[in-house]
Amino acid sequence: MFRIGQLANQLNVSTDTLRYYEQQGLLTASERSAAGYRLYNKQAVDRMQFIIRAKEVGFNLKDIQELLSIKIDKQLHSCEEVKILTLQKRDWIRERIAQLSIFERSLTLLANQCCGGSEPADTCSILTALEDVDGAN
Amino acid sequence: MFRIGQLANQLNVSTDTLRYYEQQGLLTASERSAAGYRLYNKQAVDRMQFIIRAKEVGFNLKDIQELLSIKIDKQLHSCEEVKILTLQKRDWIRERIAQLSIFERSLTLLANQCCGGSEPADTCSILTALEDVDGAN
DNA sequence: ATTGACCTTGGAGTTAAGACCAAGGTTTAT
DNA sequence: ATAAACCTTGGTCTTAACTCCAAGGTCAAT
Repeated sequence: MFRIGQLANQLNVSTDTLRYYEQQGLLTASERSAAGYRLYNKQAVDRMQFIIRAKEVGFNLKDIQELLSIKIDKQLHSCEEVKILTLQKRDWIRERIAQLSIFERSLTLLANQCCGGSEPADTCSILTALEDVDGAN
Repeated sequence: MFRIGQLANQLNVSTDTLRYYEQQGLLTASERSAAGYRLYNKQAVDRMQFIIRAKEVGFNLKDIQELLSIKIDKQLHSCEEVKILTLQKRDWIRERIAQLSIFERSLTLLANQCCGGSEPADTCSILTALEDVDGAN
């Protein structure tokens, strides 16, 4: 049995994070000591590790809630559900990447046009490009 | 001269956004009517358009503040400054893309391993992969 | 003169995922 | 027995970029 600080240390998260996850219904202490201290057993550690790994691959806490509820009652859920969740998340991430790539390209173009010299920015091509109403990309 | 609603309509933003930008020091109404209504002239419209375009290429409001302050006193600033800002932003975006790409790859791998069938998720490979302590990527 | 559309300010709420803080109780080691 | 380290709850604060609301003033048209 671990107290909250020990678990936090072990998993490299803060105690605040653990309490926050409890509040969000992600991870409840398996027990409380006489004094009211949270006590975590091995199962809780595993669960927290699951949460951490899911976060690492890009799931947010809401997604993880869903994954956990499936995980708890595996028989009642299908592989399909899990895969759909995973693919949805991946697609969302792909969209974000696409959007950011557009930004990246625009900024690269702007930077390439700019001399970057130490002269006054009077006619700086970046500034004028941003001014131009007709988007000449 | 436009009132706030007219400008908002014209540029497809909300009046709240315009007031917010004013509060953030990005765009002040060029004048106020007798009744205290904000009035915007052509210059203000241009400035707002600059802001919108800068947002579109990925700058945040803080970046835009900087760009605007350079833009206003072009003589006092160099092309270099503008270019540095642009490149910094681009690099930041590249980092974000790299991070998201890792997520994307992880999720794709997970999804590929999963049969996605309608059978119970008892041994769902995604779930077990997230459980495994040794990250076998 | 009254309706409706517009404007004002100030303030609160939103999302995500915690961080931080205060006042107090508990354990452990010396 | 007392200090240090730990724990509790409940609360506020953070960032970004707005959105929404309330109470009230203004303007144009009927």
